[in-house]
Amino acid sequence: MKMTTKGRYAVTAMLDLALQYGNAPTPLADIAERQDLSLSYLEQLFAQLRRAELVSSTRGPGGGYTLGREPGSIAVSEVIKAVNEQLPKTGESCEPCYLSQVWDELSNEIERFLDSVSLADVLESAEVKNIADRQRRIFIERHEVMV
Amino acid sequence: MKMTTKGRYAVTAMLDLALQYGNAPTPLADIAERQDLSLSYLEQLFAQLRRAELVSSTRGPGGGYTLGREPGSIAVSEVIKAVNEQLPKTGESCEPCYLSQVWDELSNEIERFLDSVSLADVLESAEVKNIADRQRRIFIERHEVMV
DNA sequence: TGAATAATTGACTGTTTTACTGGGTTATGT
DNA sequence: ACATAACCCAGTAAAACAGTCAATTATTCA
Repeated sequence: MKMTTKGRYAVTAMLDLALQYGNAPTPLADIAERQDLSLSYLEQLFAQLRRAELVSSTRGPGGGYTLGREPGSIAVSEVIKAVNEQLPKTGESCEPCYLSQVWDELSNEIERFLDSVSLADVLESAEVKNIADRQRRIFIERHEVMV
Repeated sequence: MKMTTKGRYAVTAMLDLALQYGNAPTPLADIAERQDLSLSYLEQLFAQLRRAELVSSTRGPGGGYTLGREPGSIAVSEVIKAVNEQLPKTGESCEPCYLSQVWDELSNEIERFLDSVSLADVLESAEVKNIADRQRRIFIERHEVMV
């Protein structure tokens, strides 16, 4: 799980949409102003979010974007992964050495955490801490079993 | 907490050092070969790790780097923060809007998690996987003999 | 003392990603 | 018809990433 400012932009934009959930579509221009981002950059991000079907769009006056699903069923990890996704690459199958895999395990742990946090959860921020605590407890338990 | 490939390099290099803990200092050239990283890039990373006092160095033949503290008392988050640290910047006091703060809360939660995981923890928790990998390697080797 | 080792420093390069600008085109509601 | 807004490019400046190269300093060992 890569955590970058790009991901932060995407998540905050999606949180903004989540706050409008149930209302009329939100034009990107509104989000751009509220979250202080450039419109064209948002367009790029939302192209990726749309491809991942995390948002749906309607054109024309009164149009804009709405969440593809309810805020409670969209995981933060989905949003981050959607905007970090990149083209096929020059697929060089690097044979990762052992310690890289160890890192991956840790990274996966974070991903699992973000899998379990929805946009709705984040907005009820008290709940975020709750889930995190549970997750940490699980990690520690697993660890203790092995030792 | 920013999760980047740079951080991954730093953590894997530190895990490599952790495996050598108690032995003689490890020259960067060794780590470079084992973890398949460029020596000069490692030098840059270790300059930052040294500034953060996460490693200590001895020069000359037989010299190299050792962990600044025992593996059990170095948090993964410290390593990541050390290499992501950057110069004073053009201190533009951005007034963050509400949803950015909400993201920060989430990010802090991840940081807290990585605060609670030491290098020793990571190596231990990987032990099960290690055994599985060795098992698989033996299996593959047996096969290769037959092919 | 001299040679080899290895950290340390700094300047410099190429590539990729980030974040943004600006132009256009389509679709659609009034 | 017209304004709105998604869509779709192409380009671009700045940063980060990953690495090279060269020179210097400290240390050990022979």
